[in-house]
Amino acid sequence: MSLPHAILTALLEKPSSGLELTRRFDRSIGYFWSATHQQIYRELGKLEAEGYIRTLASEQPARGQKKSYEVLPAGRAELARWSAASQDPKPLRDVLLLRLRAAAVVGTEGIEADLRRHLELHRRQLAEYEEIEERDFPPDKDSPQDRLRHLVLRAGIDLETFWTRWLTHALDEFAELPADQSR
Amino acid sequence: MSLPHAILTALLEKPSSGLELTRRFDRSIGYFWSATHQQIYRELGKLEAEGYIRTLASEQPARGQKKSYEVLPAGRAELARWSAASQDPKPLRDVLLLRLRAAAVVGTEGIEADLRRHLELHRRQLAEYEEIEERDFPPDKDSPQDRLRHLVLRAGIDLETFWTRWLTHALDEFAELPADQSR
DNA sequence: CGACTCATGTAAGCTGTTACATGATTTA
DNA sequence: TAAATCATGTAACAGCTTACATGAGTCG
Repeated sequence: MSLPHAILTALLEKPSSGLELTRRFDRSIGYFWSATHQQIYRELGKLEAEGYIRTLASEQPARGQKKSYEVLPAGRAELARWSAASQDPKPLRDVLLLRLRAAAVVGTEGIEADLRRHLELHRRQLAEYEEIEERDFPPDKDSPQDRLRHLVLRAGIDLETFWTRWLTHALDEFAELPADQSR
Repeated sequence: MSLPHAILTALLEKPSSGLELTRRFDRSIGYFWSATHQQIYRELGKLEAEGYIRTLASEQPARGQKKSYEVLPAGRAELARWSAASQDPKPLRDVLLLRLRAAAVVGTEGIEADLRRHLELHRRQLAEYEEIEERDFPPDKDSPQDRLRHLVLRAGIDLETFWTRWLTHALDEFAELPADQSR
């Protein structure tokens, strides 16, 4: 039940159309909550039906016509409620770790190359986050809102740092492993 | 498409019934791939239909009767194939980060208590992992299989360490924030 | 025999993914 | 005017979650 609230947040930051939201999800918010345009359109319809958002004044209700939404007071209230409400952290769910566990049983052949590929991907993501940090959060220029957003970005940076370190360590371990231990 | 492979891995480690699998998912494998008993039963049915597993000799096909499964060669082959096949990492998806982003817009009131609660939960999980490490992975007693499993556990430990550190940092930031910045 | 636990399962609903459809606007 | 792109959607399906159903064995 988080996608509607992700959309409300994005719309509060700036009223947008469905496609604009999709683009913004590909950039900032999507870094920790991704969504496709189909999800977004479906959710926009629901949010409007529930009275949390409405289309902006200049309404053209035709298909293929741009339609922008803004958040209504009820939507803002719902977002505030949700943001403050206690929620349990979701248990970890990671395919790569599962694959390593499987490799411990059926053999490690072939998995090392993908570890390298993941390492490269995480390095790239880390570099991207660090660019954003440099661009958007110069030292000593922080409003309270900036500090919160910086905090969120920090989580992203630290997570990517963790993955690059762990993958490097994993590849070191593989180098020491006996050549073929696929049973 | 990872749950069937998680089950194959668990069954290779030890043939089990549905409920035994559920218990083991609550413990070891579930630490990075959780599943409910409904998911597991459904998947066991599919895996059997596909010829990847079969019920053990002592078959009692009645409802309410225990039914244990073992992996067939085709199942092992499929697991090896899947484990080696390249897969992209999934983008990060974290509700707490999303809530902080929302809080940057609608105000931080109420969220701090939940940050504290999360910190406590992650500390507990970290302690649990460290106990397992001490118990199952004594220094210098490692088969190649143990090294892989240890590597996976290490990821869990490092991730929990990241969260405890980041949450501590976040709470520090909150302490410095102006009292009520709801808007 | 009543309550509880073990064990397997069904059903409904929601979220996310993939593929496709359709109208409007721009551009070569 | 044909093709490409912008923009909004529909449909079908797979996976996960939650609630409930049912039978078998165990214990007081």
